[in-house]
Amino acid sequence: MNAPDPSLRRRRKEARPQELLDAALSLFVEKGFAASRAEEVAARAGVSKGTLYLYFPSKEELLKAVIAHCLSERIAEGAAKAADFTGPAADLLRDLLAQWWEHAYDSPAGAVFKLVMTEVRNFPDIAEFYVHEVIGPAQQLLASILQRGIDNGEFREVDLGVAVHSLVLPLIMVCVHKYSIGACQVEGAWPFDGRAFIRQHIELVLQGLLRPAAA
Amino acid sequence: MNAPDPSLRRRRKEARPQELLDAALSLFVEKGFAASRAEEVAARAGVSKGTLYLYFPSKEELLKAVIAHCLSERIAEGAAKAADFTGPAADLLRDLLAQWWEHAYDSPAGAVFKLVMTEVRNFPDIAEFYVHEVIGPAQQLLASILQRGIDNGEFREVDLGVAVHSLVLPLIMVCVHKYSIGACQVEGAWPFDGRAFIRQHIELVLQGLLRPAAA
Amino acid sequence: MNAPDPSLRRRRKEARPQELLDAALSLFVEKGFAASRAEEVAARAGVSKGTLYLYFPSKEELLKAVIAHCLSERIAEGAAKAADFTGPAADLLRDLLAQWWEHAYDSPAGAVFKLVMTEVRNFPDIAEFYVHEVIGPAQQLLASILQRGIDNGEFREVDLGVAVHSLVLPLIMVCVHKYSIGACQVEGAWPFDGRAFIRQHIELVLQGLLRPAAA
Amino acid sequence: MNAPDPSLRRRRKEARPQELLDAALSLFVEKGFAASRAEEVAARAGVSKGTLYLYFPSKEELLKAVIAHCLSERIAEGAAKAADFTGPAADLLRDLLAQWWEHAYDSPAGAVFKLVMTEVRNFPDIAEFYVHEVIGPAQQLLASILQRGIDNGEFREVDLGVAVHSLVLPLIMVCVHKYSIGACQVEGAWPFDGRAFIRQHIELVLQGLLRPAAA
DNA sequence: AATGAATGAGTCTTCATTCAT
DNA sequence: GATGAATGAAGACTCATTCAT
Repeated sequence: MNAPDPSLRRRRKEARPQELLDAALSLFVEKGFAASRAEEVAARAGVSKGTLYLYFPSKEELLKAVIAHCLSERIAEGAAKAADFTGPAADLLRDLLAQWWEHAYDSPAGAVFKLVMTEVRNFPDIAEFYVHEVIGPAQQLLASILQRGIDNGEFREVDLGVAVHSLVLPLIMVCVHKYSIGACQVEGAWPFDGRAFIRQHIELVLQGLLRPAAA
Repeated sequence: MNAPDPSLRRRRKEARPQELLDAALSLFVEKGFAASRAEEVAARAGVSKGTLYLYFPSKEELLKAVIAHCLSERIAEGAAKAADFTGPAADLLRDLLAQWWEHAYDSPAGAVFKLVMTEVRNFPDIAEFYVHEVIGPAQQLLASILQRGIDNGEFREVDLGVAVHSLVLPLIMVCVHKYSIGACQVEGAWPFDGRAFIRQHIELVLQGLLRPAAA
Repeated sequence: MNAPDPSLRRRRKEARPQELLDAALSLFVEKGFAASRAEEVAARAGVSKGTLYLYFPSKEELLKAVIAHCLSERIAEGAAKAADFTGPAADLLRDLLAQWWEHAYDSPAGAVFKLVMTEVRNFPDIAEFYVHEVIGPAQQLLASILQRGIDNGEFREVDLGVAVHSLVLPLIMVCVHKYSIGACQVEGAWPFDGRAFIRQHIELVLQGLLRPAAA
Repeated sequence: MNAPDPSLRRRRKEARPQELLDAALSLFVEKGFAASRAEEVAARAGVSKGTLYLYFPSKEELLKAVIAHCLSERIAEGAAKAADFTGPAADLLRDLLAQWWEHAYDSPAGAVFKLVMTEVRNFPDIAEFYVHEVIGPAQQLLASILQRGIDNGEFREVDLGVAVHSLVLPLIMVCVHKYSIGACQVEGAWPFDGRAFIRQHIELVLQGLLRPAAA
């Protein structure tokens, strides 16, 4: 109603896509994709229904964008950090995983895991993207660190596939948990400290990986 | 269309609720609750849309019944087994968890975890039921076994809450995983052996729990 | 479950159609035809859904039967009484109307008026039947009595059509009223004595019909 | 499809609720509430199914709005007219009733009476509203006029409750009749002039009310 | 660019009617 | 004859998407 400030308008316009992605992520994670209304996503981003469709051609494309956007970014960061590291494999593994997952746990990125978990079966595109762009690179990265540790005698000769899953699945689970039962305020539920769990879990698996002699 | 079988009608009638629950579980887990059509549940159970409503008053009640039915049954079984056991806490923990979760992983019961994970936020009733009837009893059971092990010197003095979560969250995750990304046939994905993971994970955590002196 | 008494069974069987008609009338008048469920009619008559269809081919035919049955009977009775009467037209009119309508008001027959009023527009058959079998004969009867009174100097030379409607519409209204707003228990509503109204109304109209000289 | 008219959109939007109410009234009166399809109401108002739900949250709320809207308006008008009048009670009664009911008979408002008659039993809200907002005020108004006439010697000392019903029930009946049997085109039915009946009925009752001495 | 009124395909749910027992 | 399980057509209501403003 008031005279719009042209620079503010421009600034908001450029921020729109990200605001919509954020709104969509939080809503989709809360209610599930199918149960979320496009209008509510728009409302949460502070725009009208019609505006949403100026930026994304359909609700489904919005979902894909949410996932692709959030995960691609974070995976690239992780890989970069790992590339720079020199030192014991155990330290790299501990630092990399702890930093990456504690950050993920606290940021919206963690929510994406629940979203993927929930929606992959309905959208083959998402499965494809997730496996090739997220799981694949992450597994390659972790496997190569493990291999390095095995080669230099730090780690026992474990099955890489199993070890990678043992490391990562529980970490994903904490994120998923945070946005499902963890988000329900039910009286009598045990308190749960996700960040502590992340550190402990990594330590636990490292214990299992390290050669007994090394202790 | 086929030759009618006397008493078939009666027998089918009694089996209907379970057939519908099975059909609903598999469909809900596949597509999510909101994206599943009532008619498709009915079709999967081999009956018509109307018949579904003869046995469940609404799609939502069907969802609740699916969860309540499946989990209540399995929790009771687990608790019964634990009550009969005498011997080292470590053995009880290993046997109980391995048996229960390997069975859960192979049976439809495991799918319920994905369903709960996905739908709790939309249905407060489910959160309530799940926390009080499933999580609560299970945590009590595991905590009591851990306490027994700590008291008799088998285990280190760990935080019960953290230890229980460290044990269980990854096991839940394997079940959830089986029905989400694990169910997507994507080329190039690493193979994953859920049952092996379950055994390994339990062993891993036990290692972390046992007193070094005991080794 | 107990051994059925064959004679009781026969007796009930013969009474079935009437029991169903009674049940249907009361339910249709209460809820309207469209909002009444066939199963509830059956339940009110103490039989199962299937049995209803042994006696009436469809819900619509049941409606027609309810109306035809109830009104045909009562109209015939009224006409018979009138035929036997000799004496002043005013006395005939007063006695005939008072008796017929007080009885109608107290018996289920009165309810049929509400039913007809409510449903004629949806069922041309009913309109046809009602006009020819009920309205027509009733109007003929009343008109002939009025004419007799005019001819012998008792009544003023009124328009027969208007007079007949002035007599009858309010009487129908009392019956309709009894089963609509009159049946709602609302606090603060004025009490209303239908039978007193019937007598008063007849008297009122007779006053208007009688020649002033006759007073 | 036609050439778009600027501001037509806005104008239509503001007119929508009334257009829908009109369409609903006519359809509900024709077929009954339960037998009327929401889509048909919309079609009659020249909009699509979805648009109906933009303005009214449910079919039932639409029904209530139809009744409340139409009757509230007309009752207020009647009360206002009465308040301004000075002169003999008989004249006020005659003028007020004749004007109000002739207008009601000719306008859609008359149809509301049939609707109320038909649907009150299914919707307690409607009974409540109708008794307190329509019947109550109308009865108060008429009773006060009658009382004035009794006090100043114009009228006989009649029972106010009975007299009010004698006046009004037949007038309601004409309206109801117009939209039930009166609306059926059946050959051989007597013609009926509702407006003539209204005037005559009022005259008839006034005759009964006036003190003989006053004649 | 942004809005939000309008649309109509899609779903849940009801209920008249059938028919095997 | 009587029953009630099963059916599926029909109708209320939702919501992704469009488009005139």
